[in-house]
Amino acid sequence: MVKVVTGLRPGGRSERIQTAVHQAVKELQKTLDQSQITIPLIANQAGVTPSTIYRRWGDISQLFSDVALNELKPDMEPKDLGSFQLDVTAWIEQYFEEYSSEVGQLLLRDVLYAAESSNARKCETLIIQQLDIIQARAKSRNEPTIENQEIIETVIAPMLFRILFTDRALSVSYVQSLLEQLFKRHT
Amino acid sequence: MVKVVTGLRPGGRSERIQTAVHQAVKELQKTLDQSQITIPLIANQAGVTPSTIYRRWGDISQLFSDVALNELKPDMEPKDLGSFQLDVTAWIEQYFEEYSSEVGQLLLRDVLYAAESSNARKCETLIIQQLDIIQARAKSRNEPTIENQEIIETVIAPMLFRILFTDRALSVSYVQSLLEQLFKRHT
DNA sequence: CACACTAAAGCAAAGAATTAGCTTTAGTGT
DNA sequence: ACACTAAAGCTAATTCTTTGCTTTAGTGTG
Repeated sequence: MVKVVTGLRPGGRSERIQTAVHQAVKELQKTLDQSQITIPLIANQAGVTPSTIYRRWGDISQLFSDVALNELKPDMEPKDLGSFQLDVTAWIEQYFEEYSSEVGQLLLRDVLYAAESSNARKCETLIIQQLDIIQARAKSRNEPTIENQEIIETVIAPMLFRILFTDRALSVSYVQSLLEQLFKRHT
Repeated sequence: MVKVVTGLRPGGRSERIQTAVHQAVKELQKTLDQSQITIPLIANQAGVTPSTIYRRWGDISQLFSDVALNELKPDMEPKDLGSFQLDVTAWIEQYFEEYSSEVGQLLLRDVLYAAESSNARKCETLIIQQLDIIQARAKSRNEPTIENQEIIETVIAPMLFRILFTDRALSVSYVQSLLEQLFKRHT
């Protein structure tokens, strides 16, 4: 059975508990391997009864997935550096910093795995939303831009491939070479 | 605790049991949702005691991951169609057929999730091995080729991105447009 | 070929996690 | 203030997981 956590009334008990549970998961992840973390452990750390967690999230991978998605949510808008190219570059590099670590890699896996696969899609949505902000700004500056789709195919997809499927660390220089390819094609 | 299943002596009891267990998982996956499948269920279907599975695979996601990797293993060499471009195209299209289905998507997620992430890497290795065969053939024909890395970045990574992170079905026409980009750049 | 050796499987009991029915509580709307 | 409801708490039954010990299949040696 899978429940998806949506539309909580803010400020209510539900939300408090969701926060406490997410917080507890993050806390435990600092100390323990993911495979050591159990729902009773989380419940205890959050000061909540286990059955609450079972009922709300269904199972632990859905919970991990929700927590991961939350952590991947950008906490701020992409910086405005005055040009489309600079904005895209800065945003990608910052994105790279988040995901290149072991932790980032784990977050991605958690997001992808949930039985309810909608979290993976939300992950794409987040990327597009951020890019759209950059696009809108460029438009207001009357600059030519590159489509989100092309940015994703040329830069993001290869980055994610490397993080998810390979051994090699995602290096800044690799990211820069991908960006170069992207912009080279449009000059 | 995580064990990785390596180097079984072929023909022995271990291998028989591995086969039975893999087979049981595939059987159950036909009928049940992954979330309904438990280790005792698998053990029962395979005619094996549960503790054997716990000891060999550690947990169910490692087992799912191993089964998935096995299913993703190509059963044959890429076809030889007489030219590098044709060979790459045919191979990618066949690869596409395998992964575009719901089942393919699930397999990828399973491979990625295991605590022991080496299965994801093996997945990349499989891709490269297949491409290397195509490369070698092209070399023996004295054709110019395109590096694996570039094929992966231009075609495979975007395909996988679409499968893993989006809603949209992976369509033949999309794959073809990616291939077009790849070859266009080299003429 | 029989013998000991070993790695892996089977068994069973103890321990832990999960489910489900029922009760209680916090927040909402009248 | 009061009833209403969705979600949390509690608890007991069930199911899964772990673990120590025993058995067995396969390997290598004399």
